[in-house]
This record gives sequence, structure tokens and C-alpha cells, in this order.
Amino acid sequence: MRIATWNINSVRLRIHQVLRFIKEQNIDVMCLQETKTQNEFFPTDAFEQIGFKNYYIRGEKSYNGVAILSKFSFKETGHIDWCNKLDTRHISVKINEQVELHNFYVPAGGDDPDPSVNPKFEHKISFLNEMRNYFLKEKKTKRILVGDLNIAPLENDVWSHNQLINVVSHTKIETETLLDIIQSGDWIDVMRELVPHDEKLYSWWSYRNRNWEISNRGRRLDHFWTSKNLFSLVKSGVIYKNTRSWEKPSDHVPIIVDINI
DNA sequence: ATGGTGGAAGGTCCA
Repeated sequence: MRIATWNINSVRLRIHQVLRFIKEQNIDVMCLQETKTQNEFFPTDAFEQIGFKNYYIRGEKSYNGVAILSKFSFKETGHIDWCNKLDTRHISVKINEQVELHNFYVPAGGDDPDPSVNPKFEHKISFLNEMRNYFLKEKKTKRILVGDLNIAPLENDVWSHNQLINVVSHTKIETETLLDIIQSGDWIDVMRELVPHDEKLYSWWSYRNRNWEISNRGRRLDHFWTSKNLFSLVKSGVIYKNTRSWEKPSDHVPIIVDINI
């Protein structure tokens, strides 16, 4: 099964890019974040026309929004209203009898990495703590977790560890908390299991840099994890950088993982 | 220290 995750930054604006990506890369299960539309306006027809007749979407006006679309049938297992907010940042499904798939859009956290003055950063940290506590209780299950987690946890997940150490997405509290979620939840960070830690690895390049490819000031904000008890079935994984060069691109690029389930 | 760009809106908020 070939599963992909992509922060698409408006599914309606970039529907043709998503369809092109799915067809060119022969994706089976497509997970999206930042769809930025209510369910009634989600372009489900376009997905159905390429054989993606199964979907679980959860969106709101203008912000957030997550979706899982698939060639194969699955069972919706619901969503959690993290931090008691009714925002659309999470859904989960069972893609077979055994395996649960979680799709997350973690809060970006605003600019100031001080939870006492920046409520967005406080929200991000609270969200992460709730994620940690939730998955502590799920250790025996077979799980996949994907999405835009808005944190680059390792030194070579950013273009300059020293210059970004006080920048939201790479601060100590964020990176330590994310690594703790991985460790305490028996997760494997698939892309980092496949790529040595001394190699730079990014999934996002800011729109604010016109020469994004030359300057290459990226960050690895997007993630694909499996539970430890599932990782042996992972056959390959890539961060598919090509889409960042497409016309009117998302600032994030997809991750593709092949897994024998 | 600042601003750089993009999306959904049709204000400005958010990234």
C-alpha cells in the first residue's frame, strides 16, 4: 500500500496538483492537511473520478482542515477535539482490521515562543501534551501517524540549528516534546529511520524566499510515523520535493511511504 | 530589527 501525506494549503486551489500527484505516483491513500474548506465545498467529485471513492473529510471555513481519501474502503474511527477546540486538526480511520491511521495538523504556534504571552504557542504545547498522553494508552495497537506537525525536531531538520533555535518550530520545548511523544508512544520516525541523521532533510520551504531552491532554507515540518510493531513492513519512504517547483505550489511537499499492509 | 509571500476572505487572520 502506498500512503502519502501533504499539506496542500487549500485543496480547492490546488485540486489539480493533488490529482496529478496521485496519478503520477500511483498513490493508494492520500492524507491532506490545510484543506481550508468546509466539507460541503470539498471537491470530492474530482477524487471519485480517479477512483478515490472512499473519504473522510473534516474541514472548516478558511483555516485548518484534514482529509483522508482512498482507493480502498476503510472505517472511520473518528476525531478528537484536542484542547477542547472545535477546530479541524485531526481525523483517524482504520485502513484494515489491524491498522489505525491518524492524520494531524498541529497548530503552528505563532511567532513568539513564550506560552505566557502568546496563546497560539500555549495552544501548540498543550496540543502536543495531549497527543503524548493519548498515545501512551495506545501502545499495543498498530498505528500510522502522518501530518504537518509544525516541528522540525532534529538539528538537520532545519537549515541552521543555531539560527533557528529560538524560532517557533525548532525551539527546545517543541523539539523535546515531539521527541518525547515519539519515544513514549513507541513510534518510529520513518523518514529519519531511512535517512542518516547527519543529512539535511526538509519538507517545507517558505513562500517568503523567492530563491527557495538555491538558498535551500528548509525545515522538516511534515512527518510519517509508524508504531514500532509495524515498521518492519515499511518498504520505502521519500520526501517528494518535485512538487515545490510546480506552478503555484504549496509551501509543503508530500511524503510517500510504501508499506506491506 | 524588519520584512519578505501566499490563501481565504472580502475584515483581517493565519501560515
